[in-house]
Amino acid sequence: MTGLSGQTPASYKPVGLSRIQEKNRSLILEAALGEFSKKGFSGATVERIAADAGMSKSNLLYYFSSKEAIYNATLAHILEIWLTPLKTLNPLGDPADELAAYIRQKIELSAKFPEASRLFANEVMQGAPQILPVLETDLKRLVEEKCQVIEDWIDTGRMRPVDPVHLIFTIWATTQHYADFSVQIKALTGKDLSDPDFQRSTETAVTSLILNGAGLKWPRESDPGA
Amino acid sequence: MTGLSGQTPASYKPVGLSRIQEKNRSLILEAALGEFSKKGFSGATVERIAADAGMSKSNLLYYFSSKEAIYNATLAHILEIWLTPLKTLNPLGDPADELAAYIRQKIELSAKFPEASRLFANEVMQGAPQILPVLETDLKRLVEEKCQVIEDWIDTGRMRPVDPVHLIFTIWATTQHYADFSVQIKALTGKDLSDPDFQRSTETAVTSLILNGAGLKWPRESDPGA
DNA sequence: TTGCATCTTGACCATTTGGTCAAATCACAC
DNA sequence: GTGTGATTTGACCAAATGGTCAAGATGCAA
Repeated sequence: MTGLSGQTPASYKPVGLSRIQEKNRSLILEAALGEFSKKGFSGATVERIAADAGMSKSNLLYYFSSKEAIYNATLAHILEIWLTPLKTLNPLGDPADELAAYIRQKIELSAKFPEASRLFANEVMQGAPQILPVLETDLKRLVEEKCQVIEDWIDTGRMRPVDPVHLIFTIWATTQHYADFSVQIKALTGKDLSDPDFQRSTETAVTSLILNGAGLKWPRESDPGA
Repeated sequence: MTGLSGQTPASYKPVGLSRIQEKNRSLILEAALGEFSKKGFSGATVERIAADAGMSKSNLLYYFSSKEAIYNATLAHILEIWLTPLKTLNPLGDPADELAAYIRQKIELSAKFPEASRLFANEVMQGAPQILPVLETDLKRLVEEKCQVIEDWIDTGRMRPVDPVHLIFTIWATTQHYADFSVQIKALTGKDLSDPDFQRSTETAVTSLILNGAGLKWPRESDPGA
């Protein structure tokens, strides 16, 4: 397993994908996300993914040249959406607002796409065989940039001195935990993020813990107007 | 895959295990932990585990009747050590000290047994096929008990009102994150918990964030003596 | 040393599974 | 309608893998 790139049938005429290709690739990726997140790379079978996608194994292999190719395409497909929230952390905004918004977005993603979270976790836990290069370049750059933002907030006295990288790891850990360990959470509380009330209470608790932990007032004092 | 129990060769005379059995079972469990945590249940192979343990596949299957039996034994083997720290949370102690000690112990475990953490995470992420019953009974009881402890601390005004279950989840999430995602952490920071300095900074950052988040003074004001 | 139970292994088997291929079917431009 | 390329599939293959078994090696008590 090496590399991480898209995949197209060997021969093609139009610049883009045909209507059928578009639909089938999408069906496959959706089915693959389900299988890979549920069973891991080794545990998932091409046949099962094909069945979930409503086609024969042979046909699936017409669209993706190998199991590894499906896996990589699935990873690439979720990676962007997964890392987007951090990019929106705005240096010019209020630290409390910005961090609260980031936490909220991450919990939102965990609630909406728990399978994506588990797939990502699985990949990293196995040593990130496919996405290590991305982590070491793109993600590293992004994290360094945002650490600098937090550092500036600290230096201007807008929040308590906290190691920015640990703050980011803590936010990742807590928010993703609710998706990755949802089975355990359901076993212990009877609920998980699919319950809107539980999502709300999670958001409240996590945001409150982390923001207060970072020396920020939360919840913000009620808005100015009387 | 069902049940979760020990395993012994079909026939045996002495009450305990023979010296050879003791040694080989131990070698197998150690090798199994390495393989299962690295590749997951499906990705690990009996042959590879046997090789790591320095014996033939046939011999391994003399000690454990099936791959699933090895897996269950490995899980059972790590489960107790993994859940022990929470049990030590003392209702009579000082909240800040108790929580700080708990966090320290959890980080210690993540540093010492990252493979155990990843195996546990893997199991839960796949839906906890083997240990769900344990989570729903033993762990649930334990968590309820400790939530009550925290509740009492809150009711007696010794800490800010925080949903106890979310507090526990946050501690689990953060501390285990450093073991489960160590590859990512290493990619981003160049270090992981195997570095004593990094372990120290992690402990400081996480403890400070969570305790202050819970409205506890941390670090404690320097001890009484001049 | 001897006898027996424990321990160890190589040969073997059945199943699963990723992947190939040639043939059949379909979509659609002309 | 017809022809051509895109799409789809069943038959098939080779490798990997969990597990069985009978035979041999080893440890040990008498």
